[in-house]
Amino acid sequence: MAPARPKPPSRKHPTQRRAKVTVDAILRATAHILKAEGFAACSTNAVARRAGVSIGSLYQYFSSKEALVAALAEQHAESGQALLLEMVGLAALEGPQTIEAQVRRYIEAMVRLHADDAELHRVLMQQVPSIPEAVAAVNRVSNRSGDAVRAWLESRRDELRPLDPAVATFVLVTSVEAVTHLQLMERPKQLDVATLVDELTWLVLGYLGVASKPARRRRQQGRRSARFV
Amino acid sequence: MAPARPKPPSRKHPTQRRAKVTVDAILRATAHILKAEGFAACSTNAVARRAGVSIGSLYQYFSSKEALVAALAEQHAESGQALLLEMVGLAALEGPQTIEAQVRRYIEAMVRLHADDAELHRVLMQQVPSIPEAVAAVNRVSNRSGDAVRAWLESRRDELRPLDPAVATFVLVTSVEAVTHLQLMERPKQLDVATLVDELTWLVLGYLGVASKPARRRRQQGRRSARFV
DNA sequence: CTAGAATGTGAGCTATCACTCGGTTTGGCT
DNA sequence: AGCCAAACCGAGTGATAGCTCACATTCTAG
Repeated sequence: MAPARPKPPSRKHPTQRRAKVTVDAILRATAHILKAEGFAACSTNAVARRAGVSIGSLYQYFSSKEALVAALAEQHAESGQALLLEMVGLAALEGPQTIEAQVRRYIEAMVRLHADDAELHRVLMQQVPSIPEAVAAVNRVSNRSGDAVRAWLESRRDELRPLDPAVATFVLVTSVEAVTHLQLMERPKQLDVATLVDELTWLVLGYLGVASKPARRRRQQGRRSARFV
Repeated sequence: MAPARPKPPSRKHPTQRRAKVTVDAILRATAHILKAEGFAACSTNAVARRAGVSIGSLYQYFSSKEALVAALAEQHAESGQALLLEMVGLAALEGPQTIEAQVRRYIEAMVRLHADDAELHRVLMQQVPSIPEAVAAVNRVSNRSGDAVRAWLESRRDELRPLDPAVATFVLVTSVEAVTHLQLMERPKQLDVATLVDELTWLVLGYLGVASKPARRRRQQGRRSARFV
């Protein structure tokens, strides 16, 4: 397998249009193989073949397999962050709406985010822990959205039960992320996306001690569910 | 790497005491390397070396690397299940206690369970999806405890908000598992184990629509926290 | 048009992997 | 003591992985 040599320092950055096309093709191929066949089958030779470039070209832009996957992880995290901000925006979290509406909006954004490329997300989450460079990329992004949640909790503090914002952020983000993630992976038949959003809203509002029961939107099938998944 | 040969059918079962010691050493070594260096570094040669046996002996009892990891996963799941049952027991979930006490008990058991061997659990969860034999082992166990939760929800149905037991089971088990898991992995400094149990109890009771605020046990440091972690 | 930089190529090197097989050692029988 | 199966051994096999390097091709600037 991979000899444990000292890592080459880094690689060229593409400047011509041609090179950018190549780099893009390589990243796309990496994503495709990761999703379709998993990390183990994602050899650099296979990636190059699928991308329609030679193995040499791959190593001109990515110094190692780890660097390749890390680059993909970074791209994925970045685009996810962009999507999340686009959908909720800091504005939405600070606007004049009710707490329930804001929570619901945030959860819908999270669900939509995961639906966008669930399979890639899963593979990256599985493999990223063993590639330090990629951990940084993903952490950087998730920390940023965690900060947004904590800020919101603090801004709404007197409408919630007494809580430690840092702790609550951890509990909420982890729960919402995990349930969404697993629902998209396993797709239990009794849990469609609309129900998922309802349940997560319950979960969050209940935890925050917000008395007002959310107006349940379940069983309005077909309207919302069609938009996701 | 591994040639994709057809799998050998199975291997001998140890009968002499000597052989059982060998098998045990191999499984221990596998767990150790998985925890310390991850799946990628966990080669069969490395396992044999660490176990102090020859590679030939390993293949006398495990027909392939997959079978080896699957066996470890099974052992791990089985012992986890045993621990969980020992700590809560079906009796505890059906006893005459308050809902809050039961929820708290269950959560404490979950936390204790994860603390027991969090690192091995993490690695197995990461790698198990690519080893079908091991998925079965883990699923078998987690399904069993999921069934217990659903049964409890049904037995307490009229004391809770209206809910679909299957959906609620999914949401609760996933959340509690994820938060516990992540807390043990990342050990955020502001979240000690006692707080974790408190917060998760809040989360679950809030979701279930149980009005009674739990008597908070936070800031009774040193008493409970010393027992875990 | 031409030089040189940027980009692309792929056969092949080496380390490592999962796994086999012919042989030696061990331990429970009688 | 002597036998035989169970247990153990580890150099070796075939395959594949990550990655390099000498060379070919394309682009761009003067």
